[in-house]
Amino acid sequence: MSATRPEGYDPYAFEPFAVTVDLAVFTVREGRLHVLLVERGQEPYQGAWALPGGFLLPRESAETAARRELAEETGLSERTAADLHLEQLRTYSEPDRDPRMRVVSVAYTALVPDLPEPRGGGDAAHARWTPLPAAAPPGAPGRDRRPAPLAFDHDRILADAYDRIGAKLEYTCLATAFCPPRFTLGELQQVYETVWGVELDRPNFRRKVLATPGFVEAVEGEPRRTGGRGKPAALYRAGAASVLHPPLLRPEGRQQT
Amino acid sequence: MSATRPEGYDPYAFEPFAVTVDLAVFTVREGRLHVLLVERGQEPYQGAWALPGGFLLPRESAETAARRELAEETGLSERTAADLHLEQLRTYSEPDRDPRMRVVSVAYTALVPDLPEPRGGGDAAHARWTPLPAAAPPGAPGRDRRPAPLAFDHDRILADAYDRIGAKLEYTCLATAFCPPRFTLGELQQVYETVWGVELDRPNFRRKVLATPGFVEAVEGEPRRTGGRGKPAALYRAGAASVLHPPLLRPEGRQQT
DNA sequence: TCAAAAGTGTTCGGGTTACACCCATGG
DNA sequence: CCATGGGTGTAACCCGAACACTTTTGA
Repeated sequence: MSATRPEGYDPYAFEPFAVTVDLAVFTVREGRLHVLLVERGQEPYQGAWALPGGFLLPRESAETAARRELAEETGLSERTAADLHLEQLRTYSEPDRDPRMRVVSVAYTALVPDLPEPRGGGDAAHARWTPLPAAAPPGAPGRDRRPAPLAFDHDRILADAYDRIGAKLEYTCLATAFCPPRFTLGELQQVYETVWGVELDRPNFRRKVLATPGFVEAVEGEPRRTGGRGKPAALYRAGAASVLHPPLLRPEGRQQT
Repeated sequence: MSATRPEGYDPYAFEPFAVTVDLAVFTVREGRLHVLLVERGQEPYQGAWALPGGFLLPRESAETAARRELAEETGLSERTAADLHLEQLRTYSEPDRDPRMRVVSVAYTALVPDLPEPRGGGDAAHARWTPLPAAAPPGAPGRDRRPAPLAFDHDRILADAYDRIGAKLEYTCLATAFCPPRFTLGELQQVYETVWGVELDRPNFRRKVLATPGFVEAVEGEPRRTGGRGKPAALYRAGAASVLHPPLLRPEGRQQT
């Protein structure tokens, strides 16, 4: 804040701003990337789908508000929501992004494992996991579009969030956030392939992941099958590392349609 | 915003939030990284240094406000400020970050070439370029600290901004934003070395930059000397590319003290 | 003639890529 | 016994790190 606007501290001297959080919650299920959407029950955009979110309470930080909303919309306990990976995306402040009043929204991105369908409790009644169109490389010209646009500027927020997570998979260990507590390397590879919309070479992927200290840790116990068939795969859990050195760059050309 | 809080649209139903922008404006001069700071003229934190910034006007987006404040504080014309590289850093919303009222601040990072000292005009009277302590690797335990803490949570914002620009130099072409319109490869290398606090191998740096299409473009004209001595160097200007493929990773160990 | 900075060349090793091949399981 | 997915091995290749060396200028 500036030292040059002393009158700024009368809370009612300016047109008030409302501050909200919006959440782009992603998961991978059935080989598709899904995002959590809620159906709006009122104008404007009544009946349209929107990202979940809500207002900051008077003594709440944006991150706290985001976790609270996430717990409400997904039906998770606040305990569980507190552990989920949440990351601030950016803030959207165009004056007319909400037709009724000035609303500044802090957007967050969350990556969650394949959760059960949002419970009916409260807000979650109108929440659905919605598959994203088959992945195209972020920023590609023919970027696919969902049939019905989302409310407000949420299409923009969703696109930004999608680009961000694709980039983050390259140089962080975030992909494990999409996986259950115990996962196979095949499942981890499917995360990358689903988000990026590419096919990766399994032997190379395997070596790359195992060669990065702290990315995954082997876990004793029963091997498991990723698909219906094939050899059971060893189980791993997420390691302590958060960055990927060197990065796992996504291939450029040749992504699947 | 949520579909579940219909009362949310009465502008006065909630304690109002003030929304501000804060700017971390960096430049490289005399081989040191500098940040633009302003001296606070009033309580709280009277006499302390702070990041420049100010309130959003009623119909202004955060980015517009940031450019306006940047022009005011640096004495640049709004035309020039419109062309500068500005990037949203993140939003700070802790309830008590301002002791007087609820202030949510959208922080921006700007990279500018070595500008003249801020003009005395208006707000810029109390603005100064302040050298950052000799660079240490971001996240290192013994991270250096400036003698006097900044006002509010601006130390935190500055640290976040510093980390961000260091990381951005790795995989974007942003370093040219620190350079004048015509620059030598030696000057560009000094930007990297100053921000990262490391020494780079000149031959390898040169090849890497020239091998990246669109990073820099050769410019006809008089060669120039970077330091006082030595062979005059060819001039370049920033190219059209914005991302660096493959990235220019900073070396890990061996940074200079 | 020396110091300083620009610029060129070359070697070496690690990491990625591409692909061949074997193993374990269910149908 | 075959399809499917897990897992190992290997050779080619690319790129970055390291360093030797030449060129051009000012002092």
